[in-house]
Amino acid sequence: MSSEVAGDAVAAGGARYRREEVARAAGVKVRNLRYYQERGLLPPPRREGRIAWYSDDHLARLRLIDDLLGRGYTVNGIAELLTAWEQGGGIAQLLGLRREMTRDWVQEEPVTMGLAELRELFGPAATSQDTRRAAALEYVRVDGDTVTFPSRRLLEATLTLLRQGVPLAEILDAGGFVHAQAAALADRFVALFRRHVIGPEGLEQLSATQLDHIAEAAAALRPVAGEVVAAEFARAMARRVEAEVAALLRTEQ
DNA sequence: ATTCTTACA
DNA sequence: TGTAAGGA
Repeated sequence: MSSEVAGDAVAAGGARYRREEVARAAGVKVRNLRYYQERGLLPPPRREGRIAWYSDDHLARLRLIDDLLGRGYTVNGIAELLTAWEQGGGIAQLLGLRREMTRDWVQEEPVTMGLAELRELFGPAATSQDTRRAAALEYVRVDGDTVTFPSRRLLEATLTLLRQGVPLAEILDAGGFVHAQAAALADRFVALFRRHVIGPEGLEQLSATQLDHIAEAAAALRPVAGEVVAAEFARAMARRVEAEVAALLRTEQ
């Protein structure tokens, strides 16, 4: 309906949005645009007669505000952070860093199906208690009568184990264990990054060039955590399986 | 008529 | 944060 004149507006990266458009794109309510603006969180839009035009900068900023709010920051707290970053001149770099650091960690397509399809896949193996546990682990979401698995890989792994005769309850036990261990590993890597790449001062004190440097480091280190875990896990499995096979062969004799 | 602001609950 | 009323 309200598509822009294709061309310069979008191609130049200078997309303009009306109030409703930014609000929808950022997932905030139109009412709050004005509120954030009054509290100094959001720069005023460019005015053209009666209509207010918002830019990509406004959009990125709104997403950041919404995210920070969701993490429990107060409006005043966010205003302080924002002004501190602005005075350091690093607001653009900060938004870029945020994008770099949160990009591509999860690259999976969710799988959606109906309840009937779910029962067909899992058969009588799935009790409602299993479903609750799976939901608690965020392996599955149930809204109404549609079921969504955020990770196709985990769904397929579960089905493979099931077909090989592993009881669903025990798959979920193992899943919960892996889930927790993965969270601990992620905590560990993030803490390392926080301590040695970002440093003790936090992002607020950093200059624009320092933020650029951190974004580079984030890009360079992104694959490292996964590689380390994969390598160590492969080595552990090799040793463990070898020991298991040796034990089996001994008892056969 | 539409878009945005003001003001109040 | 919702919304009724009014300015442009």
